[in-house]
Amino acid sequence: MSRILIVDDDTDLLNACRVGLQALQHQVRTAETGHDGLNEVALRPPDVIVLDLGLPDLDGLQVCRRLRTWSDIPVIVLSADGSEDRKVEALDNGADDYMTKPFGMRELDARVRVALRHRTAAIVDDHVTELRAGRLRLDLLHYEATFDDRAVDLTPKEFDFLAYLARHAGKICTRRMILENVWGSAYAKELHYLKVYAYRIRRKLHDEEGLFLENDPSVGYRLVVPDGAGAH
Amino acid sequence: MSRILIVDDDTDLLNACRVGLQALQHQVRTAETGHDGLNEVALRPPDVIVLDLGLPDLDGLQVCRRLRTWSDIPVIVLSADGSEDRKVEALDNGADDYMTKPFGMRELDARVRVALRHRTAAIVDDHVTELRAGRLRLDLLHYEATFDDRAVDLTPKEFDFLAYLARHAGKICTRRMILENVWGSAYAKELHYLKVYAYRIRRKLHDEEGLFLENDPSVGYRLVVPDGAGAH
DNA sequence: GTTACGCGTCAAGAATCCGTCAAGCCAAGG
DNA sequence: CCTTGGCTTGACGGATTCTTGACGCGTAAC
Repeated sequence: MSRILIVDDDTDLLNACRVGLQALQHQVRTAETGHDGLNEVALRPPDVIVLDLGLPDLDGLQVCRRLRTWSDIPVIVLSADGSEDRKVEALDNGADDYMTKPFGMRELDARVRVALRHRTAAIVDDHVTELRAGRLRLDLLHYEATFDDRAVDLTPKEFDFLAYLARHAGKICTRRMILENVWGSAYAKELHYLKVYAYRIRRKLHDEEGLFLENDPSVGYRLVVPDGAGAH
Repeated sequence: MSRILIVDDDTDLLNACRVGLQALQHQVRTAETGHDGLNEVALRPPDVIVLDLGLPDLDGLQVCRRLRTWSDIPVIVLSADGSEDRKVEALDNGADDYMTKPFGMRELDARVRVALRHRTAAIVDDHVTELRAGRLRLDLLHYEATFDDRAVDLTPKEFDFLAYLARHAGKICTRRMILENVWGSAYAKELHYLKVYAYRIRRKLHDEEGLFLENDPSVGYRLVVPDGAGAH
């Protein structure tokens, strides 16, 4: 038996999935919005997440990407859209599988089992929902940042940028690594973004001389932390 | 880039997949029967296997099951049969994914990437991040260099030049090898660069007489190390 | 002895990269 | 419909890095 979280706003489909999966001896929890889903994952980490792309509040892809910043729990995406673009997009944003509606309960169950199989091979649940790097603290779940215990108001992209650096605090993050992880693999050439966002982040952190967010010419950026005080 | 094995007896589809995946920078090998496929996996283990269910000799499911007795390499199954039973069967027999023909090359690539992600997630950064060659130490991750435990400030090209030599410490690197690897294959004739950069590097290392970075006239350069003390 | 060649040395112009700032654009929300 | 916030672009100066050309020196060939 395994714990499954279904995130879907379509009540009928959600109930059908719940009943179906429960009948197959799974322990099911549900959420109807992206935010609720993320909270639920943080609160009671399931073994597998079944995620509908069409949510009312957040785009399903965003849920996926955000989740991937702090969790490796397998995600099976559901969508009525069977187009190749949509599939590629979802899979590249961290989804582990993609099922086009309508689908059969036994197929869903089979794919859940595949996901579970992968999980056992994976490492322990990290579930780091908070990153610390020197004077910086990032709450990945609520997208809140503090610097020297002072709240800092960051836009989503600024936050993702910082979070990526913080996750590798002290280490150089190449320009491509940052762009592909924060903006997506299609943005690997948009070097200009890095300058602009590094600048804005530095200003918001009052890091006037680039002492904290350091640039390595032609290579990338890195967060400077006092000693080995890295993440986790 | 990753190594992919395609097992399929449909020559047209096989070629299409090969061309498509090669175009996406994968290294592709092929097999046309189940037995050949299994042999190929044993001989040259790929990173991902793409397996058509309709093979002439063995049932695709049997290939899967046999493979799973001794290997965990991800398998993506292809089939013209879109029925739920068939999918469940394949997934429960060890397949990691199931694609119904016809499908797009970009979706296949995306699912290959997912499979690779699962694999690489297990193997955490055990990459070589540090090179040592006698008195020189290069941190490839941080792009930092020390010589006799003294930090040396190198430009990107200088660093790449030195890193290439360090990777083959003690051995002669021909002028063309260096130019093609550090500057790119279009620069194979720019012999002048070598002089300029060797000069600058020597100055920064205080190796004025070229005792460490040694020149071999008309051939190339090499790093001089005490004995066979090579990399790592 | 002279010539040719390859290398080391040096400096200056060209190209690149970064930081900075502002304006345009687009979508969400009132 | 208008406002607002955030993302995307473009422009420019200054600093760094790369490229290119010039010259001298030693060695090996003639």
